[in-house]
Amino acid sequence: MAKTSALPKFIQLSEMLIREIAAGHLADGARLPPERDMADELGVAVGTLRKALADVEAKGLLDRVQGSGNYVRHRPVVDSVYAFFRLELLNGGGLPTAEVLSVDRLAKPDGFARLGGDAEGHRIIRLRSLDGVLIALEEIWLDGGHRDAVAVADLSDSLYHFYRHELGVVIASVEDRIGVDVMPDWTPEAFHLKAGQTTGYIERISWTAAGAPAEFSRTWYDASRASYISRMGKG
Amino acid sequence: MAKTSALPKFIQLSEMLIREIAAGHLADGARLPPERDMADELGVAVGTLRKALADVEAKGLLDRVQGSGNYVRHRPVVDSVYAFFRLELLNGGGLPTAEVLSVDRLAKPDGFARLGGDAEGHRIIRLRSLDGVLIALEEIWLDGGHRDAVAVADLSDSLYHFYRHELGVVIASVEDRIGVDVMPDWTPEAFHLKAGQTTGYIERISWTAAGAPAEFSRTWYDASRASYISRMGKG
DNA sequence: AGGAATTTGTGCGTATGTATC
DNA sequence: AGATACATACGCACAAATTCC
Repeated sequence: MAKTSALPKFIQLSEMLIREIAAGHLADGARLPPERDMADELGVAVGTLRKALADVEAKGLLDRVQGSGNYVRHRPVVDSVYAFFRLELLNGGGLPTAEVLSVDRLAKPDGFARLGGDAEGHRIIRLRSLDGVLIALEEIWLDGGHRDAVAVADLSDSLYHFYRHELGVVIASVEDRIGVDVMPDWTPEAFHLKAGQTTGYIERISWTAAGAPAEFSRTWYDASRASYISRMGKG
Repeated sequence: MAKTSALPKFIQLSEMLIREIAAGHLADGARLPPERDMADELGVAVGTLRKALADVEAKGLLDRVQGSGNYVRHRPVVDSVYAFFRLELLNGGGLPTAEVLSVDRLAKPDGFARLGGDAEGHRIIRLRSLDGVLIALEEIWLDGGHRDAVAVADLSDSLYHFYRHELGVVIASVEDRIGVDVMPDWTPEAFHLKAGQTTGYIERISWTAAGAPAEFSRTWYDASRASYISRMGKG
C-alpha cells in the first residue's frame, strides 16, 4: 500500500512560486499582494504561505521587507559577465575573455551522468585569457535536455548570460573544488601549456534556484600566471 | 532615548541553546526533552521553541529527527571555529583538527612585512588533519604588536577563537589565493608528504573589521586527499 | 512633522499528520 | 498495535517597520 502522501503544502507553494518567477510570469521587482490577501486567494493559512515565502527568500528569489511587501528578485546571480569567474593574475585582476573551441553533443561523463535528467550533454571547450594572456582551459558540460543543439556562435563570453537568456536557466549557486592536476592530453596547440604539465585544477558544479544540477565543468589553469581567488567577508 | 528593544524571543532561545551546547553543558549526542515539556519549562509556546530549534539546526549544532527527538551535535563547533577552513576530503567533509608544531617570534617575511605595523611577528607552524588524516602544513604569521609571547599551549584548534578571545582581534574578512607549489624543504618528518613534492598551495591574508591586516598564512595541502572548496550562492 | 493605515514579523494555542520507538 | 515525538497547518492577537495622507 504505497501511501502516496503529497508533499507538504508549503513546499508545493514555494515550488509554484519559484516556477512562476523563473518562467518570468512575475517581473523583476514586482511586488506580491499582501500576505493575507494572497493566502485567502490560495486557500491556505497565512502562516503556511509565510513558510513558503521564507523558502523562496532563502533561495534568493524574493526580498521580504517588513512593513513594505514581498518583492520578486529575478537576479539571484549577478548577470555580470564575470560573476563567477575566480581566476586572477598573480598581481591581481586582469580582464577575462573567452574563446570557444568546440561544442559537441555527447554522452555525459561519469561525474555528471548521475546528476541531470538527460543521458547526453553539450560539451563546450574554451580557452580563457586574462589581459590577453592564455591562462586556462575549460571543459564544460551542460545538461542535454535544454536544447537540441548549441552552436559556437550562440555563446558569448558569459555562459551564464547564455544559460539565462537563451535557455531560461538561472544559475543560483556553484561549488568549486580546487586541487592539482595535470593538463589533459587533448590540450589544443594554441595553449601554451604542454599536456602532462602540472596545473591548478577546478571542478565546478552549479545548480538552478530550484536545486537542480545544471552544469559541470573542469578547468586547468596555469598557476605560474594566475591563481584562484576566494574572498570571504567584506569585499 | 535608548529604546532597548529586546531581541525576538526565538533568537534569545537559540542563542541560549548555542551557548549551552558550546559550553559543553549539553553533551554530544544528548537528547533534549520533548518540545512540549521544554516549551512549558521555558515558558514559551511550542512554535516559538521550534523556531529556535530550527535556528540551532541550521547552524549545524542540532539534529532534529521526526518521531524521535532533538539531538545535540558538537561537530561543526560554535563560534564559527571552522568558518574559514576550506579544505575538505575528496568525498566531502571531514572533521578538521590541528596540531601546533612550533611558535616563534621572528622578523616578518617580505610578503607580510609591509602589512602590519610591527617589524616582528609570531610564526606558527601547524599540521592540519581531516578525520585524523594528515592533509596540510600551515605557516601562519601573526603581527607582533598584539602580544609579546605566544605559547603552543595558548592555541586551540581554532586560531580565530584564540585571536578573538585572547588577543581581542576579530577577523572580519579573508582573501585566499589558490595555486600550485612544491612542499618546502622544512617539511616535518611527521608529515607524509615529501619535501619537493607538488601540492596545492593557499596564500591567505586576513583583515580585522577595521580593515587592518591581521594575519598572513601559507598552506600546502595534499591534493590527492583533500581539495579546497568554495561555495557561492545558497547551499 | 505627525499620525493613521498598511504590511510584514513575532508569539501563542490547538488540532491533526507522520515517523520512530 | 500503541505510545511517543516531531512536522504541518490553521487562526488569532499584537509588535514593528514602512508608507501614505
